[in-house]
Amino acid sequence: MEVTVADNQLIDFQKKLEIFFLGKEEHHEFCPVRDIMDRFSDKWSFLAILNLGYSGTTRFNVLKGKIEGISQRMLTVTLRSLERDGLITRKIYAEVPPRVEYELTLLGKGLLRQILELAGWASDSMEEIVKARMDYDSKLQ
Amino acid sequence: MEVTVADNQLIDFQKKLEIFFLGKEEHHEFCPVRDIMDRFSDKWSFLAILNLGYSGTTRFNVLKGKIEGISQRMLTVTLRSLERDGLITRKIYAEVPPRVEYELTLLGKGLLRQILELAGWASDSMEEIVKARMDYDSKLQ
DNA sequence: CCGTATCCAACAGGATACTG
DNA sequence: CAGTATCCTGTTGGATACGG
Repeated sequence: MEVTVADNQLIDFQKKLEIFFLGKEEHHEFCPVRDIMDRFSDKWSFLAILNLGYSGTTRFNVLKGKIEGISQRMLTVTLRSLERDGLITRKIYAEVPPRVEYELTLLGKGLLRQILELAGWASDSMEEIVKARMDYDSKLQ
Repeated sequence: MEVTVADNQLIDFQKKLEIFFLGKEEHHEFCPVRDIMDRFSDKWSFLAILNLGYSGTTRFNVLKGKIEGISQRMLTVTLRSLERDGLITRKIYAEVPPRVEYELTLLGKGLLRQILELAGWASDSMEEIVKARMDYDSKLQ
């Protein structure tokens, strides 16, 4: 028997799950987690945060260059939404041509931390997931 | 000066960020993280995983009852997609009426772990985010 | 340079009805 | 019970053009 670590982890899971699901009962009409998780249900937010974390203070067009495939419109929309949630700051310099710099707040860095964990897991699990997909698809002939 | 913990955390961040962004260069045409993160860009996947984590082996309609607001169609679609990625298993019992049970795989439990972290952060940060939103909205008069 | 405005296509996902 | 099939709507987000 050497499942102790895994067992401990499962117990830890169960505790957190219970905290989460029991807490849900109290403020049952408004689920904070669901609301916040919707932040991820868009295509670009987490990529913007990752890049801001990596590059630090960054200008609009630089960021646009780093996030492959994003349109100007969607970068604006995404950044506004992150700013509204207090995850990033937006500083405008009164120059010509104008310069605007974005930066993660402390709150944003907290989220960055979570995203990095998730990204790490994704990276580690990628191979297994791709294999599972191929297995699944092949069984449908 | 007592920023040591925060500093260490930032260094840790930077390391993980570098691993992530440098790794990206190598297999630059296919970003695993972006692919996996798309798993979250739907409305229901993470809720299904949370509930399966909480309830363990669960039948289709029980799960449907627990995930508030999900339609029969979307639960089917979501579960199929999770099954395809090897995150859950689907067991069919040849009974009348039929019984189908879903359960997290080991891989799925790994993802559950990440989701719980994220959900915990969301729960902890909710208040601050709501406040930031109100501030932002009020400043637009 | 950093946006906004407008238009439009694609797709996620809800409602409903039907089956093994 | 646990789906599938069909239809239909709202939203996301891309392309383009223009403005401060």
